[in-house]
This record gives sequence, C-alpha cells and structure tokens, in this order.
Amino acid sequence: MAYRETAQVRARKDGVRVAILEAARALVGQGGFRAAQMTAVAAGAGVATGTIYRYFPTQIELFAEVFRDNSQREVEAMLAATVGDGNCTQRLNRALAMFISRALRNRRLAYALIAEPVDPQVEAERLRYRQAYAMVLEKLVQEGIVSGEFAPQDAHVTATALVGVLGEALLGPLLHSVPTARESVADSIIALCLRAVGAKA
Amino acid sequence: MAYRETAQVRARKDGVRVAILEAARALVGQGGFRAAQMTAVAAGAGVATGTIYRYFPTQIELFAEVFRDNSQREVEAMLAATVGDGNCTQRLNRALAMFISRALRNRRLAYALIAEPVDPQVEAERLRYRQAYAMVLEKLVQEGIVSGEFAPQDAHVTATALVGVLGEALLGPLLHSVPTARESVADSIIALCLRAVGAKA
DNA sequence: TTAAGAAATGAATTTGGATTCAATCCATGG
DNA sequence: CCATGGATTGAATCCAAATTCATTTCTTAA
Repeated sequence: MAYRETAQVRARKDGVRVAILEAARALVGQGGFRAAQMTAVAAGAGVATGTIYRYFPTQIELFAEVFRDNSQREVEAMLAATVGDGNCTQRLNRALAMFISRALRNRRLAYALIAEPVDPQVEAERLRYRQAYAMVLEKLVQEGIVSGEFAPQDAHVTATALVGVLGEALLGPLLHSVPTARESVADSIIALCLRAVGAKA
Repeated sequence: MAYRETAQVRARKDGVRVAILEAARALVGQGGFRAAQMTAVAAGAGVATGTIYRYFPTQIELFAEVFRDNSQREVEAMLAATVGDGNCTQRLNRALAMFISRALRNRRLAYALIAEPVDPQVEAERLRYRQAYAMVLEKLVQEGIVSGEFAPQDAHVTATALVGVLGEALLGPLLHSVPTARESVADSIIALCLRAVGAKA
C-alpha cells in the first residue's frame, strides 16, 4: 500500500476537473458546442485529450454537465427574480426581463443553450431545463390565478408556452445582432407575455 | 449522337426522384430524420444507394427538400385556414387549431419538423419555415390591430412568439402520447394565444 | 530510495455512416 | 444490330472526430 490519494492530490484533481469544465464552457460561450471539440477543450484546459476521459466518460456527458451548469444558473437567476416585493404581474415581469437581459448579454451562450443543434442526449438536458424554467413560471402563474390577478387558465400549459415565447422570440435578436432593436423587442415580448396570462392592464 | 433523353426516360427519372423523396418522407414520418439513413432510403425507394446521389448531391440536401416539402404543406394549410369568413379572432383561432390538429394527427412527423435534433443545414430550413409560419400569423395579427380587434403591439414579435408557443406547448403532447389530454391542451394553447394578441373576450 | 499504484500523455485506432466509382446495364438513333 | 453515352449498382472507400491504451510521469508510504 504505497500510494493513497492525499488531500493535495484530491485538490489538484478537482482543479483539473474544473479546468476542463471551464475550458469547455469558454469554448461553448465563444463558438457553441460545435466549437468544443475534445482537442480544443484539452488545449484550453492545458491537459491531454486522454486526461479528459479520466474525468468524463464521454464528450456528451461533458457537454451535458456544461449544459446543466449554465442552465442551472439561468433557472436560479429567474427564480431569484420572482421572489421579493410586488404583485404577480410585477414579479412575472421581473422574471421575464431577467431571462431576456441575461440572454442578450451573453448571446452566443444563450444561443447554444436555447437553439444550437446538439446531440440528442444534450437535447434531452435542454428539454429538462425548459421544464425547469416552466416550473418556475408555473408557480407564479398559478399564484396569480388564485389571487385573481391573472385569468383562469391551465398554468402548466401557460408556463410551457411562455418558455416557448422566450426561446423563439429571442432567436432573432440572438442570431442577427441588431443592438438598436433589442430593447424594444424585450419590451414587446414582456408585454405579450403579460397579456397572455391575462394580467390586468 | 446515339443517345438523347426522351420523354419516356425523363418520366422514369422523375419517378425515381419522387420515389426517393417519398421513401425518405415515409422514414422521417416513421422514425424521424435519424431513421432516414441513405441505405434505408435507397431500400425504400427500390434503388441502390449510389442512385440517390444522381438525384441529390448529399443526404443533407435530400433532407432539406423533405423538410421543405412537408413544411410547405403545413404553411399552406395554416394559410388556408386564415382566409374566408369571420373576424380576425376567429380566423386566428382557425389557423392555430389547424396547425395543432395536424401536428397531433401526425405526431412523429411533427416532432421531426418541430424539434428533432438535426444537422445545422436542416436546422436552417427549420428556421426559415418558422419565419414562414410567422409571416402568415403576422399578417393576421396586423389586420386585427388595424381593425381594433387586437391590442396595439409589435405584430412581428407577436407572430414569432406565437410560433414559439405552438412549438413548445406541443412538444409534450408530441412526445408523451396522452390521447385524453390532447383536446384540452389544444384548447388551452389557443385560449392563451388569443389572450396574447389581446383579442376581446 | 524504492516499489506500488495513480494519473497523464498523445499518437494510433475506432467507428458508423455518408460517399465514391469502376464495372455493368440500358436506351437511343443510325 | 451497333456504337454511344447516360443511368444504375453496391462493395469498397473515406472521413472527421471521439475514444483508447501502451508508455511515461508523478505520488505516496515504507
């Protein structure tokens, strides 16, 4: 028994794992998943390609984790925007604005998360996170219905639909970068969503 | 000059081309684009794989054409639903119902057209057709705004958003086949869309 | 120091389908 | 019937990127 993993080694290994994830994230944020080839990730992380496989069984699992890390952040940001002062309309407004502004701030990453063609297994993560966004919104919509602030409706369908609105309506601004129009598009999207839930004007 | 293409040959070649497209379409409608391998398409069309390449330069171009053929049909169906009697609300209602019912009737195909992970070049077609759906809806929304039937709004953003609603809200029903709930989901989606455009209740 | 076991390396291999192309078949007009 | 040139065939080839693994380099504890 001449070797046993020490805290020191553990720490370095954790560091390597993080470095790989960050390199992948950087590449995805730059050129999407298509730019995150294993050789590129390895180079970015300062390791050999083979090393990646000591930390992630396949590229797809690495991608899935990158996807989750980034999406989780977005879900939490949106959730954070829903708590606090204000009625349901105001809180929904905040949540939508949060999502939109974050997406527009980091467009390449947002595109990768929202619409870039990816492997089916990564697409499955995407689906899961769309449901996560929807759950955040559903709670809020449900609350608004109960309080009489929103129209009676199937809150689940509505929440899912709002996620669709966000994804689709942002696609244009994400792809064709037109700085001028972005602000107004964001306002239009939010206004539409508020009408959709039947928020009192 | 012992050979020149005759009408007879032309006809047979056209037939082969159609057979290839139909075989591809059948496979896509069955198991999505992932099921439409060149060998499978060739087998379905009753030709050798090499023959496909005398009619389509690459698999991707074949897929793109299959995608266009199918999508074009949907756009036209939706457009047809918008013409005729009724106010804008009723016509919009018809258009949405048409899209939804057609998608639910042919779920595997709808999934392939709406959300299946595909090659970027096919994804580009998808984007183009989403814009085509949006244009149909935009016209209608614009008309409703002018007539005072709908709320003032950016008709382009609204139309794009409605396309997003249709895609996202249908994903669930398309994937997890729950016959019972479908009818009510369709109604919920339409109701939400009508609220979104600010149609008078 | 050293033996034992991990971890890292990166060139070589694998892979799963699309794509090619030499050989063969067919249609045409003379 | 023949010569010409297009059409068809499908086994062999290609491809690009992920993945492997024999070798080398570290780490540890005795």
